[in-house]
Amino acid sequence: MIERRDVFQAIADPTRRIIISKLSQRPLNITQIGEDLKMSKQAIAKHIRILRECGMIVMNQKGREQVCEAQLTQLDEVTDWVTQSRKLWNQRFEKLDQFLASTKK
Amino acid sequence: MIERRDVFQAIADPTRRIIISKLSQRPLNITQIGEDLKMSKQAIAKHIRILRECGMIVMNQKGREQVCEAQLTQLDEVTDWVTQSRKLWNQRFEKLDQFLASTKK
DNA sequence: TCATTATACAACCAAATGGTTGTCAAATAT
DNA sequence: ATATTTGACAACCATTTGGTTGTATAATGA
Repeated sequence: MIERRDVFQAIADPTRRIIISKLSQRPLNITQIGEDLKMSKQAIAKHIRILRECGMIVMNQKGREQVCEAQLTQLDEVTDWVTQSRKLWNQRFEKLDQFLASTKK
Repeated sequence: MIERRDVFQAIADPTRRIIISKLSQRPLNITQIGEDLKMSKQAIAKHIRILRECGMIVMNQKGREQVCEAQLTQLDEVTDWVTQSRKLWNQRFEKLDQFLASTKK
């Protein structure tokens, strides 16, 4: 197995999706992120590291705090892939409809 | 760890994304799906099983063949989450712009 | 009829994942 | 000055993941 560090893998974990949702509203430090997550701060820090490695968050040192800020432009990669797949899939049905319509004539 | 079987996890694996892309164009059996994938047919079958368990593909027995067909409505869940997160994230900057504009006056 | 094809099922494996605890250092608050 | 908070780093762990091979069976083609 190869350690994958891409956007698709980043958003695969539900905890990471919660973290991204929180940070999409305002920057937070690691303690704040972990506040209502039933998990050790170390576990949170690990998720943060993964998200940082994927370029989905950036860090700003502020005294002893690490302030995390979302960087969500990368999510376009996901939207693009999903949109493209759904488009092709829908086209299959459109073509089928056209065929049915033409044979009815 | 809990075995997750959701759309986000389904599309996290690059091989599964290739499979979904192929099937978004036309239904294929397991052998056809594996054709240009450098992997055993058994490995492909495992990915198929995961995608089926997530409800992203449906199977039709046709003699000895298992014809796989994409079922991509579920991908809306991904689009919805991404859109919502990006929306909130963009609003942060809009608010900042407004603030800067108001202080300039 | 007999070889081939399509796939299911099971066992196995190394690596990745998602968590834990413990220790340590630096910044901050009392 | 000292206690507390923040978070880094490392070791450890069980489970999951993504692959492998080997065997068996049913459908199909020659």
